[in-house]
Amino acid sequence: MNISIQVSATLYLKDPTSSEIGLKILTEGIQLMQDLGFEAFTFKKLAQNIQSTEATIYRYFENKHYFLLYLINWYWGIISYRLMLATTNVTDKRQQLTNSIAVLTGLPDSSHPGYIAEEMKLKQIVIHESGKALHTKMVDDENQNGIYLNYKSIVSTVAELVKTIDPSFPYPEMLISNLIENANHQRFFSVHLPRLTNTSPEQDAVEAFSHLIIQKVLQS
Amino acid sequence: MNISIQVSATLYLKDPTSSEIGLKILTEGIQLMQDLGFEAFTFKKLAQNIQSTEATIYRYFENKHYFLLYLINWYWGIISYRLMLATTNVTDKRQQLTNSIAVLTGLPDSSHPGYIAEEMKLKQIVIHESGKALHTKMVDDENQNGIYLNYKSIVSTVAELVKTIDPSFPYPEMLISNLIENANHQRFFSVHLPRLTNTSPEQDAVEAFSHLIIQKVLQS
DNA sequence: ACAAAAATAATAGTATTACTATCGAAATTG
DNA sequence: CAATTTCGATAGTAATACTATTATTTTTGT
Repeated sequence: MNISIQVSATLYLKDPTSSEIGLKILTEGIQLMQDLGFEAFTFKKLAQNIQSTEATIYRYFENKHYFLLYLINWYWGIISYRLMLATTNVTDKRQQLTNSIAVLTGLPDSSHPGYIAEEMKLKQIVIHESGKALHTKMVDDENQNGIYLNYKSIVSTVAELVKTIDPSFPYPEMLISNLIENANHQRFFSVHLPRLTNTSPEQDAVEAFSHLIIQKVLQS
Repeated sequence: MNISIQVSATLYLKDPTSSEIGLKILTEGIQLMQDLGFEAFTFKKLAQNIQSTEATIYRYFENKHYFLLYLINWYWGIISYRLMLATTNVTDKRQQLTNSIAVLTGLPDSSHPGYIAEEMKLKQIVIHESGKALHTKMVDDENQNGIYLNYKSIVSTVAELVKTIDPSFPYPEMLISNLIENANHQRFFSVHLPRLTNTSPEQDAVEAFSHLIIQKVLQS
């Protein structure tokens, strides 16, 4: 199912991919998180959905905050894997960057290599909930525990490409983290506050915007 | 105190600027929201801090979610006012845009015209908590109630400038909302996840990055 | 200056959430 | 097949996010 996507072991008490019920917690949990949003999501409701009990879920995850972190980490693991697929055997650095930007800011679809069934739902969760996972008083501790390594390594890898292509550009990490965050923001705006953006669910322009920025900003 | 900063009346039950205790709710509330973060902030704690009771605060604000929305709306009201100050009597459209980008992405300091004491604290709250206010199942209702008008009007005004300067640029609103959101994100990263950015609290590069993007992306 | 109205403080109470604890039954494993 | 882990069922607790009531203080209109 997971094609060995890595999720940091500090995020769970017991590996949810190691048992039937753990996998049910994940798949039903993703669905419920999407349906209810982080605030209204509770382990009690999830337990009812999988015909189990709160106590069982608490044996896998410390609390719903960690459960959300797990899902987000999983998402970035998938993206990391797709980034790798999109750049291996591509010799031109420019093309590697273009492909990377496509993976980071484009919309996934089932034709992409490495596509995983949960990716779409996880992406929605990342768009709607990742701010709540990150902007917490516990960020620094969690960062210390390696919880953001997947994300940081993605930014770092693509920023290195930027540095190779245009060593004079002074803000490579800022550029990449901006494009990643922007993609999620704009897709949220496109649905809920369309006046703030020029993309729509029908005519998605996020990837095109991102390529334009890269093209205008980097000298090759 | 407020220099007539407008905050949407749908955000409060009773205008907190209309009484002593209302003003105390605001000033102490800002402080407590900053100190505790949205999750740990409660009306009970705020009531203790101002030597009053929960019930009194509930007469001013429906709940802490609306209280946060009020603070964020207030912040954008201040920015709106500073935007106006930064562009009136400036004839050159390019210069108007540059000044606007400075207001939107730069750091406020007490020497700026229109500086308000609470601005710095409010900015910190916007950086840390605005995602939690926005990414909610109630966004659409709140948007209907005009709660994001301040923010939308800022993006719209500056996007109009972009359109005047470069009518061929296809994503004016996306560009501006991106630069605004990015400024807050990068400042959060600079403190908590410095590997994701190229700005730091000591050497703030957010405004410079924003000017660079504008300069490279728009043809004049 | 004073009666009427509004605002506040003090207190109590409720439903829900986010857990923790216990314990017997079922499943797994060595 | 005995030992261990896992799970389900149930109970319980502290905190949160409110709502309700009432007595007291403050404000306001005249």
